[in-house]
Amino acid sequence: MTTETSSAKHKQTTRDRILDAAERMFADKGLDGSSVRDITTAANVNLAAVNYHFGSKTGLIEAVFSRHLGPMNTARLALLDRVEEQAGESPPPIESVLDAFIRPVVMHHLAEHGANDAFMRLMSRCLNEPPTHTEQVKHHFDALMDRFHTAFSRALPDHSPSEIFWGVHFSIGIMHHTLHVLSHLHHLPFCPAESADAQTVVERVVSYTAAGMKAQHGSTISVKGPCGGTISTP
Amino acid sequence: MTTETSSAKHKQTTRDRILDAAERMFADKGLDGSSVRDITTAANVNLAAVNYHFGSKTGLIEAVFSRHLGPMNTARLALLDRVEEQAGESPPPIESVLDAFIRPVVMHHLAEHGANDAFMRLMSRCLNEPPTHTEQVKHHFDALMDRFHTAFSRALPDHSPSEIFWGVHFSIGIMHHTLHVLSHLHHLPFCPAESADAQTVVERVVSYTAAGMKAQHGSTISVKGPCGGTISTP
DNA sequence: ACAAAATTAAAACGAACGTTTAATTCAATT
DNA sequence: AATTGAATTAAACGTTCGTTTTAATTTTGT
Repeated sequence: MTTETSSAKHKQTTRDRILDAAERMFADKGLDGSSVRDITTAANVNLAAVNYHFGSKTGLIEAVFSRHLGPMNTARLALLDRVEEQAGESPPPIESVLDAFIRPVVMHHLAEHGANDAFMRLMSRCLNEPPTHTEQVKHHFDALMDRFHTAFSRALPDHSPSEIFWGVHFSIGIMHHTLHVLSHLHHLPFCPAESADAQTVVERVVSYTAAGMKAQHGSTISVKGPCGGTISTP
Repeated sequence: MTTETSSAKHKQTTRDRILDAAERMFADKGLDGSSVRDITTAANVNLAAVNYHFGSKTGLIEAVFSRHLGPMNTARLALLDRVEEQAGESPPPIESVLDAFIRPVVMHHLAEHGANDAFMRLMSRCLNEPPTHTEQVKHHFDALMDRFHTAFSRALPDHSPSEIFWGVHFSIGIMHHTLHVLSHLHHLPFCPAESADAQTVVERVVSYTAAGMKAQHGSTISVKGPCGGTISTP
């Protein structure tokens, strides 16, 4: 097996050079926008090397995603484990669940001296790519979402399924968009200089999402039944 | 001028049939993933018609976006006008500003008997597409964001620029992801049956984002990270 | 009605795409 | 040193791409 992470040895194998170049190019130009020729040229590698090492362009895409997604999601589950262990019998506070859900993702963004930036830009694009290339990647999230969904439900026991469902998705939307913003920070209008610190950003996201999820229940929305009528607009 | 909305007359012009087909196909397979041949075939139109009516594929993309973006953003600004008028001298409540920011977008999603669904899926993809095709579209948002940014700042006068910046972006992230969720509702896990009503969804988003933005300021971010925590209230 | 302009149609262009093939080089083991 | 399997190379394959060209057709103005 020649599975060696690119930072372990000084000499990068052809496989790793392809992965690094593809990751960067996918993030910049999209999956369909990056040709195998561009990738192999940027990696200083022969054109046929992609099909030799990964079988096809689709196989390369799979490999690019899996290289980061596995470690990142196990980190999130491990953090959730610790949080639930600390809470004992009672459900952990929603802030801690959200922190376990979000922090490893944002942190991975700035890890490795910013070398993961390309993959994170790719990640925030993952949801919106044509399903052709990304369906094989979705299985990485199945077990993760199972665990976290029950954790969210336990942390907010009075919330309805619909409130949990939307609250979780709102948090996912914030998280993804935050990665996008972090990658384009210096090109965005109204951006204060001090907005990039990772710790602060994570805490902003957690406090924002926690407040949002709590407000989902018991606020001015007075529709009780599942198929309740519409509400008059303010 | 042959600029006629597709629903006005029974006979659709070639131009409109191309726009409709392109919109659907762009949403399904992405910008680069949709070939001019596929689009013209789906529209029952000759291949060369795209270059004749729109100059190039890029011109077609521009036209697809502009057809919806103009009306949608003027609706948002009009709603903000009304809200600020009602508030008189004092700044309007944050809930109303967020409502003006979000409601027209979510509503546009389900308008026209769901015919706008394709464009909305395309919209939620717009941010993540390669800049090649979308940079010409961004100008639609410049004036809009200017107006709303000051509205947000006025509604939350004690918030720092950074808190406003992130709060606004969190709300944008929620809005975009909500469109995505609404388009894939029936394929998502943990989705209760009653989660699709537009009015309820808008109110969920508004109450969630309002609570989140309020919590951005003054709430004790008590985590003392290892990164030396100059946190909150500059 | 008829000429002029606008639109549609069919065919072809060159370029770029993912992939395959066959020959060659490299690294390790006997 | 010889051998063998893996890794790399260069060239070509067939396909599809966006665009252009030329001709036929429809629509429009007078």
